Amino acid sequence: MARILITSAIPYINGIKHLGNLVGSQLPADLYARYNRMRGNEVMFICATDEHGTPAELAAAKAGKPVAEYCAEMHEVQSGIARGFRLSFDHFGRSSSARNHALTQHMARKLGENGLIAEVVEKQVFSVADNRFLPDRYIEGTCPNCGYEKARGDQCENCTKQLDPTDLINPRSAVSGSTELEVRETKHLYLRQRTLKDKLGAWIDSKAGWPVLTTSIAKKWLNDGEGLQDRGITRDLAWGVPAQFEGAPWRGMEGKVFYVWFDAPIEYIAGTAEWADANGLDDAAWERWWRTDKGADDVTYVQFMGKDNVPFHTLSFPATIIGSGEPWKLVDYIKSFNYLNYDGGQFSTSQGRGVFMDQALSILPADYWRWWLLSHAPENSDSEFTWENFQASVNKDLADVLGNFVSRITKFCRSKFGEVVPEGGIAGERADALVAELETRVRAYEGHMEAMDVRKAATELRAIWVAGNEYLQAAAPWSVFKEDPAQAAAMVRLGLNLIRLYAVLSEPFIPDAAETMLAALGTKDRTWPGPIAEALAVLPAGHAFQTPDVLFRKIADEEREDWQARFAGVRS
RNA sequence: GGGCCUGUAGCUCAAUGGUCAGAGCAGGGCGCUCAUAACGCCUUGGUUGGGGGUUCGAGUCCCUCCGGGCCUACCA
Repeated sequence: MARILITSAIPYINGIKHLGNLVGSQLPADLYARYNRMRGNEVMFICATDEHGTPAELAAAKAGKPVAEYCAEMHEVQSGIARGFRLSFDHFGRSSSARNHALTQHMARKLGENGLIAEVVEKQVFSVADNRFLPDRYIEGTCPNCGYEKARGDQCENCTKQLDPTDLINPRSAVSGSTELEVRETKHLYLRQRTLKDKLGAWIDSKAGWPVLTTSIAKKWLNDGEGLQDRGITRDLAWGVPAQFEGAPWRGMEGKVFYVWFDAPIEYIAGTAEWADANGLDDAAWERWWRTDKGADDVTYVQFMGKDNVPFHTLSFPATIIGSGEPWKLVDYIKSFNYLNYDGGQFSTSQGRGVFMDQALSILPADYWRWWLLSHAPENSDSEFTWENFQASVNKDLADVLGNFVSRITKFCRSKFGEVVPEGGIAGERADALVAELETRVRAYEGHMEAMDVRKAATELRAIWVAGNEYLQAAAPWSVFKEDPAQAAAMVRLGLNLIRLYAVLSEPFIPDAAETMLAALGTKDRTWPGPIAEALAVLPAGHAFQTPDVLFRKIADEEREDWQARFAGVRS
């Protein structure tokens, strides 16, 4: 039994995520976690909310709440939505947890002791009215290049020129609009990533099987221009992990916190510790996932994320791990995703464009979304959500191919034999051909799931569903029944067992439907199929079942048009 | 500006340099009647973005041009 550690990039606390965020990290991670559990592997699946940073402080202020309270509330909201999508985290933690505070400070101290932290005094823009230092993007002004009046301090959105905040004409705070800005000196801690460049490069080079998207981004950052740069890991904020603490090998950092991209990945580890705490377990329980000196040497660690997160996971976080000098588990495989676009443009959290997770669940159950998103996952390039495509895929794949298959078998059986697996007869040669086909397809499906080829796995799963309809059509038990009821019984018995097999195979994609199918069949047998002939003999003659309701309803044209109109604008 | 990804049927996507470039959906025809007006079978549809090159052989490798997208270190 393999041990698989899975983490999804942790969603930022500020607001509800859209479907593009979901399909880029949490959902495929869940697919992989569910698959491995079904295969009998020991899985630890960790996610969390990323709670620190300027946007959280500002959002809390806007909501008129203390930031801790705001984050606690938003964590509950995101947690509820995650449950709604059936994201099967073993723990959904918080980067603001006591565990993460302690571990982040521990890592920083180790890095300091190993000479990998530099103290740097730099100049930053301070807003007197806001009483805070402003990140570059929170400074607005007129672009010196093109004259655009709402250019940001990091880049002009209009002419795309890279800017420095001091380049802006008539700079003002994007938070308050105040023009009372000063350049002040402030001291920060830098992670000396340059020192680790060769080690990181060798480590990346050893990962030949990683997606091109992952390694190309990593190598660009490693080698472009002057190569990997040292990185500031602290900020002048109140909300976060304090950078000055007992045992810290530096002084004068009071009132400063670690930057989110230092503490957020550490939350993967801290989140596992939170899991142990929540389950009344000791430290050994989580350390066996993360410490190679305490049992984690046989763990396979896989991370899921959108492409924007790749630099932090290929370089910054590994720099922290390696630089600590302690035997923490490094990631074995990074599965990264491109972006999902929405109807001709980008999903946008800041502009409220697209479909957000809570809205999606208010329209249709999780399985509909899970199936579409996963079967269209942006693995090789950006992909696009359109309502027409969504409607067509859901109706055809889920309602017609799978749902109707379940329906036709169970209803035919009920009318001819009653709600019980019928006995007698031999299914015949067509059944043998079906078994042979499924043998090939199921093994291919396993291969795709293990390789995390999400689209290919979905395509194969659909073909497995289709095979059932093909068999049924060719075998035609409704005709056979007239002359040879016993053979028809054998065919139906096979069909009912196919439903169970489909439930098991489909569980990672559509867990609720899988549950409904198994419940209707009156079985709890979720055994992953070995030889297909055996898997299709699990439900014995005489086993009672109940004909289920419609498994997936179809999306009507009017509904689609209604949703299309409703989500055409921006979220209010 | 630099880097990376991408362009294949009306749509969404496949194809270790090697049969005639394949699937699903949509379209057309036929069959079936168990089923959610479903299912199955057959079928139409391509100058693989343009141009050049390497090769016995190029969707695949190289060059170039055109289009789309992302990243570019203080959004997270």
